[in-house]
Amino acid sequence: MQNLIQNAKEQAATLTLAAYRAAVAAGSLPEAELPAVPVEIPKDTANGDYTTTFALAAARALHQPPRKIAEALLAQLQLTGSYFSSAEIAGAGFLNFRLGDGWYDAVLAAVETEGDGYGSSDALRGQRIMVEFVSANPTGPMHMGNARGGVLGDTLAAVLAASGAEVYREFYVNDAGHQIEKFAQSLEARYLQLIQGEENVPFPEDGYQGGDIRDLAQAYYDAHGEALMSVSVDTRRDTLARFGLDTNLPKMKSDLARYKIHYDNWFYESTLHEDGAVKETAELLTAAGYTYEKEGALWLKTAQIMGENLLKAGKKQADIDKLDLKDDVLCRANGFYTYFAADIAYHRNKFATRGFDRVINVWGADHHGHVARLKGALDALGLDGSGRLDIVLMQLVKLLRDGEVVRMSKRTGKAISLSDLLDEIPVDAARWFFNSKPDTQMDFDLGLAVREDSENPIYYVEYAYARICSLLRTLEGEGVTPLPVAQTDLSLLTGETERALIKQLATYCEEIRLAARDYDPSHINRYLVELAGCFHRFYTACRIRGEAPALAQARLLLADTTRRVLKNGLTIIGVDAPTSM
RNA sequence: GCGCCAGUAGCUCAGGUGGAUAGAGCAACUGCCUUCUAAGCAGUAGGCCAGGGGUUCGAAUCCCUUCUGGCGUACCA
Repeated sequence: MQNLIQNAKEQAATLTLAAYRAAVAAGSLPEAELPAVPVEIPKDTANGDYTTTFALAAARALHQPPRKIAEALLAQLQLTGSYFSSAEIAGAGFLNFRLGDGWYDAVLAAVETEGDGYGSSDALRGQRIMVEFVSANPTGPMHMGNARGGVLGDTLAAVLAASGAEVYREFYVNDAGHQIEKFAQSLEARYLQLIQGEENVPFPEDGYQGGDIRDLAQAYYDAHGEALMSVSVDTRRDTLARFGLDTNLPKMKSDLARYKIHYDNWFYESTLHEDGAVKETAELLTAAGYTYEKEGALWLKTAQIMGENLLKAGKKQADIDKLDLKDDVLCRANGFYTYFAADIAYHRNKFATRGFDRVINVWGADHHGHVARLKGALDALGLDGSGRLDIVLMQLVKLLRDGEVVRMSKRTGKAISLSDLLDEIPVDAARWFFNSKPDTQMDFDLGLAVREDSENPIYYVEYAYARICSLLRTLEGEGVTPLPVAQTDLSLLTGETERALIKQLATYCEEIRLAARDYDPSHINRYLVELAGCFHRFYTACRIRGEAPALAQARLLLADTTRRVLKNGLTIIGVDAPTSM
């Protein structure tokens, strides 16, 4: 709950502002409209633990050189009772603060008090958020690209939950529409080929060519023989499609479970057609005046809606005209609703029917053209898609093996599936590597991920954890265990590596906050590497065994606290913390 | 053509919303284990932040423009 980084920043700002008021009262600075007080953490601790550029930013308004303003502020600065022990002026007019002992003690106390919950906050309390991710087509095995979206969605959900939101993970099953039709026809063709011979049954031109379709047809044939030869075409296709989905979906669930991903719900697109939600949604859009009929089809006035949104966002009409926005079909002349129509209905269900406050979808970058349309359609329904629907677009993954681009699995000759991937590399390596900034294209090197050496950053982090566990075991064997903060003399932890480590422990809360804010859980990975680094440096510089008891206890507590935070961080990204390596 | 995302060390990437001398890890080189795990630590070297203009006290970061790569621009999902 306590974010000591934020607390210190806010305090530095408050103190600076108070100093300014005091300076005005004393007549050393003029009264003026002022900018907010920016507080940052300098890269180099030689420049203090916290710094404000207030004097630089206010120079113009106050008509005085920054250094002179800083001097007037410093003269009025009251640090008594604050986290800070001293302040000084440096450079062009930076006002630098240095933390006192109390702050460091508070960090260790916060971790002790909050335990597993350390890093969590209530920033999003009361918000119901759905994260929909992967939602891979159920007509075939999940491919590699789903690996990135899986980690991203699952970890983002964890980060939002740690921020206090009520999070719901959902998988949208596209079990209706054109794709399924194609799936059914492909299965039917393979099934008939089994019975009548491959050369006697034509395969649909745009059918699914994959070997998994043959496998499914074979499996059905093995179980039920020629049962489908005596039924209608529709029944045959429906039966085969149902059989295919019933086979594929459990496999998808188990592959995802192996990847440590579990959903709260698998939502079937077909239910939206069956219960009339799609039709109803189209009717609502029509009633609101956002549709028209042309060439027998029902169209959504996407161009108009999106244009209005862009205008509202401050874009110029001339620029909008250049975009050449197009309308979209909701219902084809043949009476079938498009995927887009179903998707609008699905999102209406998320907001209006199930009452989520916010919905986040993790999509591949190839879907980005769909984002503004869907948001606009929801806006047209009065559901504020622009404000409440967030799409995380992730760039695609280029798979490499030792520097060479890999497109196909060597073993199966097909596109690399998620389970192929997990056969080749450990789950934790996959979860670690795929948790990277969503909007950069990513190279994933299979060779690197399996390497169990220092080239693999995951080991750097895990090693820090294992080292601490080993240390705790060794000392416990000698009768030394960490004592509560209240019984430990933390004032002994004044070394450079010790203080750097404590500061890094405090940063964890900040990283969760930023990960939730940016929808980028890879903040946690980078944080953990740094935390591990701080620990390794501390471990090298500071011994515990053989030191005076009070010092040993203080350092042991610091190590144990680090262990706890490493564990919390690894848990959030779904990576195991090994107690020995 | 238009739109979206990217371009930072040899490689993989940070750079918290405009701040002080641009940072890690790996790879290369040099040191450090009879003492809590050397999967570690310390150090050296490596950069026209894709190029060019602007905005201001101050730009890798904001604006314009060019170049390069990826993706999109369906009555597919």
